[in-house]
Amino acid sequence: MDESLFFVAFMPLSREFYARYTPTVARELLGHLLVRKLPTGETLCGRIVETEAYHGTEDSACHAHLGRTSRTNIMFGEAGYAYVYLIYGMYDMLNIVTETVGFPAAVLVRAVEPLEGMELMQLNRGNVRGKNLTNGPGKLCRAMAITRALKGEDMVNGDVLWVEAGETVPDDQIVTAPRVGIDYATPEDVARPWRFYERGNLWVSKK
DNA sequence: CAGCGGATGTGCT
DNA sequence: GCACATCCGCTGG
Repeated sequence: MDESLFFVAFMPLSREFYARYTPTVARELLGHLLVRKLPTGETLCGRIVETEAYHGTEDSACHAHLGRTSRTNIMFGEAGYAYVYLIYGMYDMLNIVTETVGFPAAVLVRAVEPLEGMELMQLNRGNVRGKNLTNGPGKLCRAMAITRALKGEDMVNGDVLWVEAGETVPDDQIVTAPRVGIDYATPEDVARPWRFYERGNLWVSKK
């Protein structure tokens, strides 16, 4: 008997879902299910509980702030593709491209609540247990085997990495806050309320 | 518990 | 050369 919790139909969020105003996409991603299918056939799944919006060249916290480069080119492209990059020499960060072609923006997935494949996630994390498994953007990528090799992956049509339609989190259960770790940005951009998380959820990275 | 510094590779944020 | 959308282990209270 399969004891996995993940039995919903294969129904990835659509291109149209991602091709909207980035803070709206970030907010509405809460509650949906990040799915990683491994070459071995194993499936890892986590419920998205924390996100951040990075929105256009006017946003000094956005990697595309200074324009198109080889790294940020993908943010200028079609919505629904994975933008994964390396930070601090050792951690991968998963973003999903948003908005329309020519407008660089993406949503950073900052935390998930593990639903399926927890044993493998623990192995990937060096047998870390409890909330530390996936309560941060670097942690969840390591747990779910998401690396820069997945940069450019189509999260709408592909079968390697996608977001499955789950249950929407009601507005009164969503906390809106400034983004974290962007001290290099201008004060007004640091202050923007573009971080979203589920109120009281154990797996959120920071209160 | 908090505060700090080191790890480590890439793009110029 | 240095900053970086982080994490972890160590220190002191």
